[in-house]
Amino acid sequence: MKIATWNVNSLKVRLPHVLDWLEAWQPDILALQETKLIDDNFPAEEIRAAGYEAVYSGQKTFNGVAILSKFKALDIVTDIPDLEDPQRRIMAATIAGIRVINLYIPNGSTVESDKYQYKLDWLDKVTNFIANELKSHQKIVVVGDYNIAPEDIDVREPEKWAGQVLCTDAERAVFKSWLTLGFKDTFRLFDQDEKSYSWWDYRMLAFRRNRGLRIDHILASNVLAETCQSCIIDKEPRKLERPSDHAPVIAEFRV
DNA sequence: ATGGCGGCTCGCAGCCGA
Repeated sequence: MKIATWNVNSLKVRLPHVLDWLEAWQPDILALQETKLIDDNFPAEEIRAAGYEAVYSGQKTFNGVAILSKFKALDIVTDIPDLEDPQRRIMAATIAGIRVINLYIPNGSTVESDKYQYKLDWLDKVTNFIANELKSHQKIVVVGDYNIAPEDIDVREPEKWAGQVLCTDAERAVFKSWLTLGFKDTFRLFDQDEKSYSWWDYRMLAFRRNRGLRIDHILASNVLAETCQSCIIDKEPRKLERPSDHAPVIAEFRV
């Protein structure tokens, strides 16, 4: 079972990259973030023609999440208790016996901003949701654009990012608390290149200089993590013309 | 070096992202 996540930064623009990537990698499940499409405009037919079912929760201009899969998605959730939020950032579904929780965690702008407080409040509600999902599901993945770099090792210039959004103690504490709930960061189950990142700024030739952050993650519940065979970041799509600023992350499981 | 890039919008400049 191959499970992937990719912030595509506009599915309209990136659809050719996504279709090519599906063809090449044949993941069983691909979670997308920042589709930036209302549901009426979702390219369901093109994706179906590629051999994938799609479920999606979008809005105009911003945010938007979707799950593409070779198997039917059941028990779909796009809104969670105690979080009334017009921003479409959450999609949970059960696919081939695995509970997939796809998240586009808010960026947070700056520590002083209302958006940062929104991020922390949002994370608090989602933490409760995940804790509850653990009661009813054994095999869970929590995937997506976390907008959290868990450790300094996940940041090319940690001294520059110290205390900034994506790297604050409060955000990192949430990430750690999810591990404590009963998850593994599948990327860190394996030997990796020292400077492994999943996002690079479009500016300043950041990708060429490998100035990035690892903020896209695949967490697997402890039971499922036992079956994890690999987790990698595919940098190839970031080299294409008009790329997303994020790279896909792929984990493979013996299930 | 506080810019830079890219996507979006009842666009022509300003927002949001990370």
